[in-house]
Formats: sequence, C-alpha cells, structure tokens
Amino acid sequence: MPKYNTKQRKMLLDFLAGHADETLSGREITDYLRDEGISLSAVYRNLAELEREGKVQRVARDGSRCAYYRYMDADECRSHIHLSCLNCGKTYHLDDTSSDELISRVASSSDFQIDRTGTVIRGICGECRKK
Amino acid sequence: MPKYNTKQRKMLLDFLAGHADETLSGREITDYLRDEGISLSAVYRNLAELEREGKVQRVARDGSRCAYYRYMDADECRSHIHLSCLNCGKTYHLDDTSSDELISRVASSSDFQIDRTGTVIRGICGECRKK
DNA sequence: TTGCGTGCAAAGGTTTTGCATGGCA
DNA sequence: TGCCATGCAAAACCTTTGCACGCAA
Repeated sequence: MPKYNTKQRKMLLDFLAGHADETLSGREITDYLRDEGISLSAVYRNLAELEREGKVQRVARDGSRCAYYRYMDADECRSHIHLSCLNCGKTYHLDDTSSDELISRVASSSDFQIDRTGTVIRGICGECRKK
Repeated sequence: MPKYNTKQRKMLLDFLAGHADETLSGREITDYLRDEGISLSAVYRNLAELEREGKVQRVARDGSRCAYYRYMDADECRSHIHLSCLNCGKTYHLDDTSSDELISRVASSSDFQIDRTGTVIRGICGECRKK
C-alpha cells in the first residue's frame, strides 16, 4: 500500500478503470499515458503494487513475449471465472452459477480444485465469431 | 520439417518424451542437456520447429517472464482440456466427456467457443491438496 | 560434397533496479 | 521538512538472429 497518492498513480488508476476487462501491456499503457506525464518505470512499479493489492491481475498471453495486465475494479471479479477472447483480447465473465457448476464438475471428475481467480479460459467470443 | 535428424534434435525429443506433461522453459531444458552437448540457441530453434509441427505447445505461465514448453506426444492431447497444477506444475487431462460437456456448457451460457488445446485451467491437483 | 543445423556472440525487446531529484503529506 | 515515488539510464533477463564451421545425408 503506497504512502503517497501521486499524480502518476491517479492517472494510471483512472486509465485502467476506463479500460476494465481489457488486457494491456506495460508498454501499451505507457504509450497511452506518456503525454500526460508518466514514465515506463513508474507504470511498472505501480502495476506491481496494484497487483500486490489485488486490484490488477497480471496475465500471460501465449503468443506474446510480454506480460499483460487486467484491472479488476469490483469484487465480483473474485467470484467467477474469466473468459478471454484470443481474437479481440476482451474479457468476459462466466456467471456465478455456471462457474460453480464448472468447478464442481471438474472437481468430481478429475479431483482438481480450480483456482477461480487464476484461470482464464481461452477461446473466441460470440462477437468475433460472427465476423 | 527439418531435413537433418541431428544429435541435438534427437536428444531434445528424447528428453521431452521423458518429461511429457511437464512444462519447462528453454533455460531449464538447456540446463538439463548442456552436458550432453546442445546450446541454448539450438534448443530454442528446435522448440520453435517442434511447435510448428504441433509436437510441442508453448504455454505462458502467469507469474513468470519466460515461456514454457509442453510436449504433446499423442493426438489424445488435441481432444481434451488440460489442467495445470499451480503447486507442482504437472499437467492433467480432463477426460473427453467432461471436456465436451464443459465446452458446450460455456458455449450455451456465455456464447463463447472454448479453444480446446489452448486453454489451460489452473488450480491445485488432488495430490498436492492432500499435503 | 552439399547445404542444413549448430555454436557463439551480438542484437533486440521487456522488465527491473540504482540513484539523484522532485513532489506529496 | 521528511522521505516516498518518480525519471532516467543502466542492468538484467529472455529470446532471436548473423555468421562461420561442422556434421548429416
């Protein structure tokens, strides 16, 4: 938990809040915000801090070399499983009932306890499939 | 597809076959095999080739900066979903029936088409939970 | 013998870190 | 004012690439 609420931290949180459910790299975030006055290292340090606080989730994309960050603005994100579109990068939420069902089904058939917040199911979303 | 079957490629395939269902980084693999005579770049080049051939899957682990590689020795790996233990790193296989069910359930409740081979569900396996 | 694959070293890209400075409390 | 967080640059790290040599066919 930081002691000072700096202008950089504010602008980063602002930006992330406006881009919830998207996954962005440190580079991408900095590119968006550089003009407003934040350095690459400040972005990384703040993201690391936010991750520790549980407000940001660091996710890995298979093809890519760098890490991506996802903002979790509400507690709702902690209770259900996330679906990430391989095409557009957007995050979708599997509703609680389905999440519960999925978890208990896997638990009973394979003796495996799914990590709710940690797993990201990959695939193609309905939007992208239409195209 | 390579033209020559070099000693390095053979030893890599041998090693991977003996470590199926584990996820290993390029560095780790090289550390195991360096004494037998293979360089880091040869490991990476062969892994890239094997990935193109579909024999190796490159997976990203959330915490880590580097890529991990998983050997898929049989076609069975292409039909079902994988479960990866966050504690021991081992890969488990969700049986076909459960995989199908899971996929169709998510498809109908969220209009989301799961990528069978691409998604890795994270959690804790039965073995590790006992401890 | 031919030319592909290797080893080495250097380059490339991402993330972290050290240190002096500036800004929040 | 005190000291935390920033910016900059350098370092650390993983991966890719260029080039000359060695080895598989």
